[in-house]
Amino acid sequence: MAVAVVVVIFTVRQERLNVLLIERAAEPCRGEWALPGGLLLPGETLDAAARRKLEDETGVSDVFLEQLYTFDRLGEGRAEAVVSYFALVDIGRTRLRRESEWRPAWHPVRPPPPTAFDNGRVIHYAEERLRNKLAYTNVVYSLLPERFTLTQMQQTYEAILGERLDKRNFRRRVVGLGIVRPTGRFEKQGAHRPAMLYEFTSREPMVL
Amino acid sequence: MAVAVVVVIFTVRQERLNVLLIERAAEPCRGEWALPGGLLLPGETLDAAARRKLEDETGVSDVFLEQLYTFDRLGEGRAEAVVSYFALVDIGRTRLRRESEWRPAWHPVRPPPPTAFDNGRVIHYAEERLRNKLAYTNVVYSLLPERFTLTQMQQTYEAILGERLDKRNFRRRVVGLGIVRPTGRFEKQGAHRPAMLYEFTSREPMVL
DNA sequence: TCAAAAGTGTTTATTCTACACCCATGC
DNA sequence: GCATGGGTGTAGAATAAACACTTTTGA
Repeated sequence: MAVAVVVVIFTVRQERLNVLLIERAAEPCRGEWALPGGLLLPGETLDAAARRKLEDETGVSDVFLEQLYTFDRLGEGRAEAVVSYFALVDIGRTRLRRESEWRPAWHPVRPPPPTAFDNGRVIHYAEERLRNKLAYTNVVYSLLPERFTLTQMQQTYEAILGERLDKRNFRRRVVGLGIVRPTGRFEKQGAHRPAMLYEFTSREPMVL
Repeated sequence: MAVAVVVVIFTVRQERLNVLLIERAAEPCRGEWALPGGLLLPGETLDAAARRKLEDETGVSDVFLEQLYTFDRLGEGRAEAVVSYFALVDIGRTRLRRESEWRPAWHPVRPPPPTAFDNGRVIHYAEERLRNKLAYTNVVYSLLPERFTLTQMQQTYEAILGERLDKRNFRRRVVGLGIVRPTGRFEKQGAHRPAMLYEFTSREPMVL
């Protein structure tokens, strides 16, 4: 009996919120999809275990990562408690592991992908928390590059919330609340005219 | 290495929010105050362990009890993970254990009482969560009798928030949001005229 | 007759929501 | 010249906040 962590790793891909799942190579539930996770190493803290798992699977660190909820009886059997975390990664920076018997892949969260154990519950809980956090925190900082246009940012919000937002209201809020500020620099956007680049006032997790 | 739970048990007493602490009879930190808690029994779920601890200390069950956060390195040593819960109990229904080497007692949370381990952090976190929940849930149902006056309810809110509220705005909100409804029954209040009794629309934890 | 608590509405300020057009650029 | 995406302001609705007096009762 011991403690395990699982990590719900989200990214935005093709205008959709996606979650990272791994095809299980071992019994039980071989061949089914499940969240990355595992037992703590001796002496390791919970946060460290979650960060380790995150980095193992995606190669990234220094992103938003937060504890979510602790489950028991999560089907795994080996652990008496499973501490869940959720993380947000910029897909541009991730390099998924690709080994023969270890298949991580991104799955859109809507509709919910079939998963082993009770992982659907964990993912749903993480989604809920993420959506709530959008309103009053800067969480999306780890889904965007250092400098970005407000349109990019808005598209990220829309992907996560699954609904369209009004451009002007969005800009007012996000600038007005001090989540981001204009850098004063412009940059050509594709085939179009230059657009203002913004940055987060803080690139650490913060609550407003 | 195993899993432990601790429970932050709140009540309102003398117009103040209080927390239940136990004077430690054993090393480490003998004689200091700490939150009630302990290891899981074999096969026990986390929720069940928290309920057991709650009932052991206060004699009550069927009250609001919710998981809070999972800590590691909480000083106890024996556990690699400590899952914290918080609960709200009506002081009128509690019967604290009173044994020679086991001293539970209520302590006002403001100013924060000195505690062993990192229990101050846990308590502070629980307070924060409780205060947030007041705004959009019916959590206080387990701090009040079945029928109560709105003044009683308001005093409970004020004790928890540590600030005075406007009577009319309070009543509008709490009735308007459907947290409580009038029962149609009146009752004499002390030396004063009869007052309407209210009840919660639900006595289960609910989010509005 | 005084103290203590219950009850009751309105006004103002603030916040949120909905909504439409112009401009610069690359093709 | 046209399609694409960036940029901007305002009016109406809804919500939240401030505020004071009357009533009943028991002492």
